[in-house]
Amino acid sequence: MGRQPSCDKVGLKRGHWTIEEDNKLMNFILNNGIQCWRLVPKLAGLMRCGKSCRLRWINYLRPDLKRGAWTEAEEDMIIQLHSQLGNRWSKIAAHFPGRTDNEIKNHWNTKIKKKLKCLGLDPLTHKPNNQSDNSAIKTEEIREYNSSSQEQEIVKELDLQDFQMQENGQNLNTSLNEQKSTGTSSSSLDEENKLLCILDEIKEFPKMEESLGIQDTQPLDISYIGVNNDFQMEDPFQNWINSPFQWEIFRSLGDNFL
DNA sequence: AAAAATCGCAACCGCGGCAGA
DNA sequence: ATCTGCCGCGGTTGCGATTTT
Repeated sequence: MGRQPSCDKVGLKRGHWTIEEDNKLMNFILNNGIQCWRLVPKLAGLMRCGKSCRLRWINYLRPDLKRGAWTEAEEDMIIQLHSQLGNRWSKIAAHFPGRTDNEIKNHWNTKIKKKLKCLGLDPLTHKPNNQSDNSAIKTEEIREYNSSSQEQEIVKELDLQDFQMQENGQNLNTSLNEQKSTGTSSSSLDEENKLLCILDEIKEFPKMEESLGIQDTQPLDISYIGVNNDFQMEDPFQNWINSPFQWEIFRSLGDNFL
């Protein structure tokens, strides 16, 4: 005999999630963590299968999700990674903290694919299409997507920023650990900017509260975050989960949240 | 202003690898 | 050793929102 079935489909709710369901799932996971998805809906009082709960959490409720428009630099990186990894969206998503594989996949299918086609590139192989395939493409569309010199400058600038952010992320642990061990801070503008990059991410939390209809929560204790220096840019979510002080943030939000 | 077409995204489905019984 | 469920992944679908006619 194997395990119990994870998903008895009889009587289970499907389709879009309500705010009430979101709250139940969020409260349960924040209070209990994730041991076994099969048990989550039962224990959280949801008429959903574990698979559906997992998907909802990963793609929508996770506190570290970064929502918003994609930058040119991000799109370029997706294209580059896709050329190396193919449709392995989870692998690609690993390079984009705060973005989900589903989000990247959707963006690829709805935007980037078309962009590549208009550039005369095959989205599958990333190689130029043959002449006959290109014949259908309007000159105007090609002109639209071929970067002007001005646009190329912008892209270069975004690439540079992206590189600098990555570099900052790598250096951040070192500098923060230095501060921790020496008890001093360089207090340079540069260091402050590095912290602000991370705090910007954390500030996304209120948007989530708003979407859940939660109000009158306390502001995050930024100074508290600043003295806990265990950030690793490679996998912020895992660090977030592993880090007790991050859970402390939610407790500070008060009873309205939990 | 209304209908039709298109877009964007959340959610579902099915498969494969892994691991528990 | 084998069977079967769990989990994660990629493909696909459905539907609300937006744009076009």
